[in-house]
Amino acid sequence: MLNQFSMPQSKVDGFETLVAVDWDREFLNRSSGFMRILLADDHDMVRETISAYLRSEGGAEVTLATDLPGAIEQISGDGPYDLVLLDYNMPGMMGLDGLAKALEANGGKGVAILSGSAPARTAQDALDAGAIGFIPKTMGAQSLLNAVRFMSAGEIYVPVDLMREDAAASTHPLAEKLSPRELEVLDGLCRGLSNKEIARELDLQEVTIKLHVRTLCRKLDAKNRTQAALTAKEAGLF
Amino acid sequence: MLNQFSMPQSKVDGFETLVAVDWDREFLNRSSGFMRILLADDHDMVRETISAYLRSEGGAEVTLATDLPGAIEQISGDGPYDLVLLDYNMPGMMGLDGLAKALEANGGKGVAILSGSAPARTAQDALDAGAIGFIPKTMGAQSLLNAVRFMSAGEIYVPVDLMREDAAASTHPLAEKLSPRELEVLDGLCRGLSNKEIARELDLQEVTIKLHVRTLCRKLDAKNRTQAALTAKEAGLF
DNA sequence: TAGGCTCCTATCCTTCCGTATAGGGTGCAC
DNA sequence: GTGCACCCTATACGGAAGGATAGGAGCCTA
Repeated sequence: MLNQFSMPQSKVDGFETLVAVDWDREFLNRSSGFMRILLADDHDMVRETISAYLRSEGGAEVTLATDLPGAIEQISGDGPYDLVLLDYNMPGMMGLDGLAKALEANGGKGVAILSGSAPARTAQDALDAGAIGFIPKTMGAQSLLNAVRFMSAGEIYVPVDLMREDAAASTHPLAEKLSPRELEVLDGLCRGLSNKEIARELDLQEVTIKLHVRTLCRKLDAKNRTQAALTAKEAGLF
Repeated sequence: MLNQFSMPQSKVDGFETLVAVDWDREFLNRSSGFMRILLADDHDMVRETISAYLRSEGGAEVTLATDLPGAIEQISGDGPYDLVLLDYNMPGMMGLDGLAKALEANGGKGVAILSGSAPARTAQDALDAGAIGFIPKTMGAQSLLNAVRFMSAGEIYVPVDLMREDAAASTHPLAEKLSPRELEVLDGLCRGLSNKEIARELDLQEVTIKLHVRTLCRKLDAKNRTQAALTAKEAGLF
């Protein structure tokens, strides 16, 4: 939380990069050809095109894996990498459990999370779990390259957009309509909790939860709690 | 359904391509530099790296869009494209409604769906709605390039893996445990239907649905229908 | 032929969900 | 102040969900 690097300089594709004006040129070319990166993603298309980009544009040495076990195997075999990029939704990941395993294999450092649906909260959890960065796929390719070089140098990277608390609300048009309390209840719904369990968790009465669930269903245009949870999930709110 | 092209030749990255032995070389280089492609995806990283790949490796002329309205605007402005690639999960898509709009804008042809989580059923629906192809992101980059050239030539492309009915069951370890009937019920759950609605749809009694829901919850390790639906969704079953 | 498996149906019962109605409590804006 | 929005609580009721138990029909295999 305290040692997060964040020096917004330029707006690229909606994401401010961390590269400061004075040292970007030198920094961007410093370790060309020496970066050893492991990229793990189960989507072949994404994995291959991103690695091709990192290789051609960034001169990085990229090793590939299709799932977490494969990534762990690579790390164990080819020694620690400068940077390990793990897709958040990938066989074997099981949330952030996979991050812990990869961290252990790579000597406790240099593992970042790559995520398609960028829930602001997960970024925080990933960093707390020891990740060196969090990269949403909504970030531009050039910004990715900058971030990869940044993280390969041992610095912690997070898009500043995700650090602002209101980011979740501003990025998701759906969330703007919901009150803070409703978002808390919706979180419970997305974990499949019952009204009673949500009430306990938020220290409220069950009836109050029912009320919020009803307004949530109206706002999300859902017929019941299940549809509401699915809608929220698909929108990437959680 | 009848004019789907499928000539499996080589296994590449788990997906058999459609390129036949005799004519692949000629075919792959035929229209280099003339393919006008529109790629629409809300993930900047994915969009930029894929387009870079199609440009450098395929010599294609790639235009980009970040959402469906942007894609429609591009099509309306720059005339019909040889091929329009639409991400299935993208602002404005709303399932396959976006496909219809893009088809209309592009003169009713040359629009394909790009999907991260590849539900076999959606591929069929997309083709029925007039799509010229369905590309899962689990497909390799080279296979994508082949498919893009294939579709640019006006041919319908679908990975043969998705055409086999048992593909869904074989690809998902979760689905192996479930009976056909349970899968039907699970589909209803994932659409937020009530037991009664599922019963009507499958022409069964409501109690029977309850039974299946209970066994589903056990097999999916879920506490209730909502968790079961979320689990199935996350596993990419639907 | 018997046993095992899956699927379907049935009855009974308890709990939870969803909705409606009726309040009281903040805090903010005009 | 008077609204207005949001939040919390309360009571009550019909319906849905979830669980237990029992039984019948079909199919495959030993």
